[in-house]
Amino acid sequence: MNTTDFKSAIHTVVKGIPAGKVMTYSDVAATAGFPGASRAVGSLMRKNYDSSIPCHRVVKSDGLVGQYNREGGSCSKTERLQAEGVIFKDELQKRVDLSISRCV
DNA sequence: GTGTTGACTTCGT
DNA sequence: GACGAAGCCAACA
Repeated sequence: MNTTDFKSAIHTVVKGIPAGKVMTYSDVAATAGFPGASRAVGSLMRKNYDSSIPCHRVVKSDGLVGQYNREGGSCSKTERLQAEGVIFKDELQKRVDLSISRCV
């Protein structure tokens, strides 16, 4: 397998997520052509996240924002999503309403 | 080249 | 509904 192809695919999918929308790790992996590689997506983001890649728009399948290895951590990630218009269903604003804010 | 780890997912108990 | 184990793929030691 060509690792560059995997990274490029993931990058392309994540960059394709519009503001106010989110995608799950599973969705990103599947859309990139690697269904089940949800962990690989997270690992790739963690080590090789790019400024052009809105990794904060990638959340877990439950809607939880998950982790964020950038400034502010998951807190900043959540706030940024709200600023973009993402709807949060949880009172603590830790869970995204996938039925509304999920990228289609 | 092999083994372990990691921002996860999903099934089974 | 909650907990545990297995599996996906790539990067690092």
